[in-house]
Amino acid sequence: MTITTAEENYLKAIFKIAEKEDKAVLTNSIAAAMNTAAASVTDMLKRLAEKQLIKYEKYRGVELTEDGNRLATTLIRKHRLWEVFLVEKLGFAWDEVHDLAEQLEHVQGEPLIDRLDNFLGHPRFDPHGDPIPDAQGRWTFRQQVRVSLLQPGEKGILTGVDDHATPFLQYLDQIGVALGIEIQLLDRTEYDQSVQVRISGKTEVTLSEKVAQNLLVIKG
Amino acid sequence: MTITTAEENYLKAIFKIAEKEDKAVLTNSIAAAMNTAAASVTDMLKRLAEKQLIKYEKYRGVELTEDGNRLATTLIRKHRLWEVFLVEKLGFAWDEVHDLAEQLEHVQGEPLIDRLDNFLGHPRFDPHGDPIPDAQGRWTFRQQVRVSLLQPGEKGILTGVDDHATPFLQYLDQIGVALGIEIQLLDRTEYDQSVQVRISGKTEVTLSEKVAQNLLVIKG
DNA sequence: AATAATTTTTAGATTAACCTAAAAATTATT
DNA sequence: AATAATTTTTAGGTTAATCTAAAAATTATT
Repeated sequence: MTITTAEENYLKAIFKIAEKEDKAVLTNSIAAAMNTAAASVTDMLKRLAEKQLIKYEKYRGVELTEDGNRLATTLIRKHRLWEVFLVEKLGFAWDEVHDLAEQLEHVQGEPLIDRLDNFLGHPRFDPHGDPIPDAQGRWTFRQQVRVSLLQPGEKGILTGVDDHATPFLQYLDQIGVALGIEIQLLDRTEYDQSVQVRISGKTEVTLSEKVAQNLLVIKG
Repeated sequence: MTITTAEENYLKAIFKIAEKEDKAVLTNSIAAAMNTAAASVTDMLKRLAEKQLIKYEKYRGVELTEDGNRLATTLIRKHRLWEVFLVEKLGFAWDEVHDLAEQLEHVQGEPLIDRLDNFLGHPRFDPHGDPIPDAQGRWTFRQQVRVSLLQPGEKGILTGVDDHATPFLQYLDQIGVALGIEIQLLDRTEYDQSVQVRISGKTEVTLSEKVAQNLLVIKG
């Protein structure tokens, strides 16, 4: 059985939606995530159900089967490994790699991804701090907290960002925020929930609530 | 204007056929090269002509336009750079990389290929000794001769192989023949045109005419 | 509970890339 | 030159992946 690029993309979208919400994944959520008409999604869901990659009940939404889950996990593994390659080896910035990885993840061949993983030194996180499942599909979990939830005085090491959009990442570059730096919360303004933080023990900046919610740190 | 993967593959096939024969490239040659029905080729030729990538005259064959030539050259550049990456960086054998490169060559993004080229140190030849056009589409030419045409006593450095098929390449591995080694022609058997050669100044082996024709050396 | 609003599916089309079979054009052979 | 053989094109279909518009099912609201 062959799985097409389009099918892979649907599986990945379903996986990612299911990750957030724990109910069945609805047609419209998928349509929104994929920028397609709901009718196209219904079409595809039938095909994926046919191939036993999802459990699909009309009007009730879908769930990945074990096979579907495995495929989606592998796809995410490939995507994130390619992102590491693009940043670490080719020198791309972290806001430039998404679209390329989106293409590279569909290149077929087990040995390729295993060798790439090896070449990169089995990285466990991608350039945005997202975990990379290993060859057996196992995830590495970390105890991360949003900067927006720190108490004044508390600090942590930046280990992830929730928003991967270019403008956000470039803004972080501009204010000197990158993975691995220390962020200490100095104060919170009650009115708009913006926070004052100290970066790397040096610069002090104010972050809007929206920005602070998108920064993930490991406390301590 | 978007160029699809299928279109790219046709352009590449046309380029490669035109390289060998200097007449117009005929529908059936393309069909043979691509393993498709002649009717499918005609279909595609119309589309490529529409997009000004080929000059097409019914029943008369085709020729690449400047745009078509540029696209085909870039595709070959991408293919061969990826092959270098797979062999040099990921440790694949030279007979394992074709299919992967065939997929990787279709990943879109100028910066990607330029950075890859840079990462690899601007290689001018791929793992089979084929030249890699530079970013401006310029080729490196070499004065190569087939081992089958050497005179007894003459020697050369192996710089290329004409057949890229796995069985041939694995046979070469087995008898210790790799790019860069020295090959000296000792004797030729008139009956079947097989040749006795000395490899790296050490081993002596007999090569069939077919094998000798597929080995390219620079004399001296 | 009936009706309104929303979501999802079905119906019917479109496009790219393929196919087979038949027709047309070109090339080779008597 | 006429006919035979070959090559190429046209005609008509198929499949995956998309679409819009209409119908059906579900959910929310009076």
